[in-house]
Amino acid sequence: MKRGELAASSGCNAETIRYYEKIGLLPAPRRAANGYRDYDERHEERLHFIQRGRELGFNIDDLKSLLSLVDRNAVSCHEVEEMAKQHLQSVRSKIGQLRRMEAILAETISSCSGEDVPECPLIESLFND
Amino acid sequence: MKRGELAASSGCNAETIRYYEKIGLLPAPRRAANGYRDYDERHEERLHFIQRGRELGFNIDDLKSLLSLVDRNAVSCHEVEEMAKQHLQSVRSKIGQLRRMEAILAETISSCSGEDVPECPLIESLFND
DNA sequence: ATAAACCCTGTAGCCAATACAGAGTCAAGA
DNA sequence: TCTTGACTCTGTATTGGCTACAGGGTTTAT
Repeated sequence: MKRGELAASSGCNAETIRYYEKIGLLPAPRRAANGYRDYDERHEERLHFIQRGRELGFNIDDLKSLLSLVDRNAVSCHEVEEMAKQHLQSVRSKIGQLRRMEAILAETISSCSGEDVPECPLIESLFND
Repeated sequence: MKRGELAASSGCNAETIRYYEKIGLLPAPRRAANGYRDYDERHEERLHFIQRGRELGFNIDDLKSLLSLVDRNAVSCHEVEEMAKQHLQSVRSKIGQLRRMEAILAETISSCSGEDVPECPLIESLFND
């Protein structure tokens, strides 16, 4: 399986696949006679793991840790749970931040006259406080 | 007012102030005889505006637009409202994404045994689907 | 007088990709 | 057979929003 084929089947950008290899997240595949990368299903699975993890907001280092547990065949549910809990906490704190932003924006917008006047409550609110 | 003083009074990192000047967000202040930057209250206000805007998640280009409206003394409430609405929409979509992440993480964690077993539902769920 | 704490400039690094330049390779059609 | 286009290879640059550092000059406090 060539890089472009893996990209197409996974939906991952072809350059990103090369990047994951460079940073040691996806193992380097064997090369065909012409020098082209030749991937197998194990790469496909692993890339899928990475993509799912990224979608859930795990960063590259998190995923390296998780994958090294998998590779060492030493997945301890407890260890993984701990990482996931910490990550969940940071996701929740981001949600909290965004909700505060949302409230302020929504409130400020609702106080807009919607007309072409130069007194704008949003601008004011950014200058004041 | 020297750069370090502005940094202290605003809570902004001193290097960041220099960066905002470099990218044209904060106007270059006049220089004292020794070459040191010399800020006044207008810089202080403007930096405050920038900080509030960044806290609300506006990006640098948004803030440049908003500040250019202010500078041209041509703030039209309507224009600003439009930008804010678009931004609010993107904030809400980020919240939606994070809430989906939160739900999946929470659910997966709750299915953890919490023990030192090698079957980890989180790892499984990243591999499968 | 001297040491610490500031200020100046330019530059490099961070994350997680993405894009591009310049070269090689391969498959299909004229 | 020749050529065209689509792929692949490598290395490097760019993005956004900073932050940090090196190597110098200046000011302030002791």
